[in-house]
Formats: sequence, C-alpha cells, structure tokens
Amino acid sequence: MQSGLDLEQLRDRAGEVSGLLKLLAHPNRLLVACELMEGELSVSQIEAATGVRQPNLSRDLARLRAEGLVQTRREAKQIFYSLADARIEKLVTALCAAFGADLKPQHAAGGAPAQIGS
Amino acid sequence: MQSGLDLEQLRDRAGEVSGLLKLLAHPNRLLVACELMEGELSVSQIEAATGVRQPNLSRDLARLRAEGLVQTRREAKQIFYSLADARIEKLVTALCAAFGADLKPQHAAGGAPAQIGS
DNA sequence: TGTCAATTATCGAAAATGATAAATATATGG
DNA sequence: CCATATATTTATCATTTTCGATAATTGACA
Repeated sequence: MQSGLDLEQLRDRAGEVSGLLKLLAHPNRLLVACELMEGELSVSQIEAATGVRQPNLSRDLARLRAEGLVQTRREAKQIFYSLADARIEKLVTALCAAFGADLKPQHAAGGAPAQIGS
Repeated sequence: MQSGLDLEQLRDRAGEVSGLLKLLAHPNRLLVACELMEGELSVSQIEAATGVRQPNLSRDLARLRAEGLVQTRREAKQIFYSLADARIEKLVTALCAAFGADLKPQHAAGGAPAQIGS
C-alpha cells in the first residue's frame, strides 16, 4: 500500500521545493553542496575539489548565496563558504539516502505497460 | 562529527542525480510526480489534479516519458500514466521525508557569519 | 605597484516556459 | 463511410533563463 506519505505537504510546497531542487539540479552546484556538507571550504578549495572553473563557480556560489543557502566568512584574501540552510542539508542527506544505497530497477507499477512512443 | 554519509556516491553520480533533480525542479512536474505517487492517472485526471494546462502538461509528461520515468497505458481515448522508475519514487519519498516533517531553521554551521552581499 | 583570491560583466549558444494553434488517435452518430 | 466530439500530443512563437568561456574589476596584503 502506497499509503500515507506526506504527499500533501509536498504538494503544498511544490513551489518552494522545486525552487530548491532547481538550485541543486546542476552537477556543479550539487557537487558544491556535497563538498560543503563536510564543512566550511574556501572558494579555491571548492574549485579544486569540484573542478569547476572559478568564474562559473563564483556565479553558482552567488546564486546559492542569493537564496540564503550558504554563508560566507572572509579570512584575509580567502572567503570561506558553509551551508546556511537546514533545507539543503536535509535534501542532500535525503539524496544520499535515496541514491547512496543501491538502486536497482525494483519497480513494478500498474499493469501491462503499453508505451506511447511509437 | 559530520562523518560517513554516502557523499562520495552522490558525488560520483552528480550528473545522474542532478539530471533527475532537474526533472522535478519545476512545480508542475513535481506536482505530477506527487500525484502519480498515489497511483495511475489519466492525463485529464492529472490536469484536474494539478491545474496545469494540457499542452504544457503533455510536454512535461513527454519529457518524463523520454527519460523513462513514467509509463503509459492506453484505454480507449484516455491514456494513463504511472511511475516507471524506482528513482523518482525514492526521490519523492525522500523529499517528503525532508520537507514533510517540519523545517525550522535549525542550523548552526561554522563560526561567525560575515556575508559578502552588499 | 604587483599579486593572489574572488567577484562581476559580457557574449553567444542552448534550453526552458507559457501560450496558442494545429495535428493525431479513438470513439460515436448519421 | 463521413462528420463530429473527445483525449492527447505535437508544432510554433516569443520571452526568459542558463551555461561555459573570456575579460575586466574589486579586495586584501606585501
């Protein structure tokens, strides 16, 4: 029985949630989020860890910043980023739970399929 | 200790995962996914449930179809959609877990913030 | 001034989106 | 069989957003 999930709550917040998803819906930003899950990092460190080129990385970071998902702290020439919103942490953790475990095609929905595709 | 999440696996699959996120990173498609979590639905039913206009809904469904995330079954004039990929179910379930529960700003990361903004 | 760290600006190509119109498939009634 | 209605998809259009790459700019410090 695919019973009582909190589907209603998710539906109600579809806008908020999808907005947040969009922020992680890009490999670079998802990578950044992953890195920051382990703690504060400077931009250069993030660049090294993710391989994203600086200007683009900076733009992505700016975007996360604009949405309040990350914090910054300056130390001399470097700027350190860290997560600042419990929602990303929850989301990334959830993603780990969903994908970290294996992921075989274990589905078996309705009845007999009948693809439209043509 | 912010220790052993399956972060590495998530990093490795950043491309796959972010691609999947992108599919749900739009209110309409997220809504559709939510509806289908409860079972098979015809296009008109989805339209009624989500309020998305038909041509756009159809385009979104086509996209989900193209990625193999949904199945279709024709019954007379109507076409019924259902989820066809365990990953979305896992993802939506994870989202429910992450957002269905409350969601107070319970963070407290690094040290003293020092926003860049301005 | 010069250098390192990071951000912003800009350009062009590609993708996404909402809206509207046209097309396909499946029935049903003459 | 033809006309028509229903259900759904595909085609376009215009607008906006996104993205990678490159160049220019700001901030901190020796």
